[in-house]
Amino acid sequence: MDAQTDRHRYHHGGLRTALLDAAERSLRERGVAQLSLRDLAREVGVSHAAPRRHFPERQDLLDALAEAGFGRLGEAIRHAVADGDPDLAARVSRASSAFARFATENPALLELMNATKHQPEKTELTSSVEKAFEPFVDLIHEGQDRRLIHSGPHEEIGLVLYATINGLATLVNNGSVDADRLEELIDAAVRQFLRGTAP
Amino acid sequence: MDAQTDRHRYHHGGLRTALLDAAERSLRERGVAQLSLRDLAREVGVSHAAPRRHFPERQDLLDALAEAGFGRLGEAIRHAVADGDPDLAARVSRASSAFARFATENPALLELMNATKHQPEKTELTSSVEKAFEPFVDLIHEGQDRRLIHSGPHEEIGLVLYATINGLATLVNNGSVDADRLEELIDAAVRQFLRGTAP
DNA sequence: ACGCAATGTAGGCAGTGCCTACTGATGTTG
DNA sequence: CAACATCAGTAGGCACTGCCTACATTGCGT
Repeated sequence: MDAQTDRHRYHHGGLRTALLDAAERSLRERGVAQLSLRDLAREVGVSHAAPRRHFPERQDLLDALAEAGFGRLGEAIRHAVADGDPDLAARVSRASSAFARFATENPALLELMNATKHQPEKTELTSSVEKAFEPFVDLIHEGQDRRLIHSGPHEEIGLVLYATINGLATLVNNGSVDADRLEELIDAAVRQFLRGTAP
Repeated sequence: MDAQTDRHRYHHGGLRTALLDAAERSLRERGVAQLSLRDLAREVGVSHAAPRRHFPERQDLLDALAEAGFGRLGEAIRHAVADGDPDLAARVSRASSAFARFATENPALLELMNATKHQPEKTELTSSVEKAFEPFVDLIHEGQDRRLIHSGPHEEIGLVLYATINGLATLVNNGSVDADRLEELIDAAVRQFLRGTAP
């Protein structure tokens, strides 16, 4: 089964990930409304019905994209927290900036990640948003341990910070606020946050 | 031109607003993805091409819905600020709660209002989001005058609060956070905010 | 070696957005 | 007040989409 360089083996081999890659590009370049399964199929070189094997409905693809987005966002934030000045305030600031950067670099993806989900019906395992705001919660928790942040439900405090950055990024992404003001807004938000949560 | 009760006058009379009304209902009940111009036309009783006279593109209808949404949201917040205990903190709290209520009662609309706009090309007048966060900014300004909030760019401070509530509502709307936790989250956010912005 | 599940193909259907050409009403003006 | 320009509706067509069903090919486990 040596891979022919010809792109026409009957079985694509990695169709699912190929679709997700193509979808992510399409999403970034043309927005979610323009994202079409048939389009992706053409781009990847399979028939228009092939994607159905991996994503029975269009929304399933979008869900997978959002899921992956949360993973990448969480990782980006974790990295930002890990590298550099270990001062807590500095790390909170870097985490927030990393979030903001991700958001402005992937506006359509963020929109998808924030989109109202259909009924999760039943299980839906766990909202993968956790992956993204976990680093924030962890940061709060550590801050509390070191008496830099007042005691209280750390998950709640982390959520508020996450929501603030998310909201500011949204305002920039939809054009309500000039992009070059984002940094200063994030900065102000972080300072206010730290002041508001000081012991 | 006495109005026949028969629904078949050639000219509808108020097609634009009838479409907007129907669209708002459809949006609330079935989400933006299911909103179809032809569907609305049927519902209102005109031909499938009639809406085009008022909304050349589907997105134009969505824009109008968002615009109207900002108007209503702003009004709701202003009313919440005006009625009740005139204490500043209480008013900030009521404004935030009103925002949250609007958001959870109109999830699809809020999503639309937060959606990434296409190129505003050139003019686009002014982002009508202002109507919604103006009350927050005003509140901050007044707080500064009365030395209850530290000095600084009041628009920036107002934006941060607006973004925080918006972000929290988004987390609830997309199922990341249980709806019954919203109130306490808003409460915590407002308290932190006031603490963080105290003089 | 064989059978079966997984994965891809081909074609069809209803529905959509956008387009053009046409028609009926409105109201402005000479 | 009649002619007419403009506005607001209708009818039909096109390309495209998502979803469906029936069929073909492949690879894998026994």
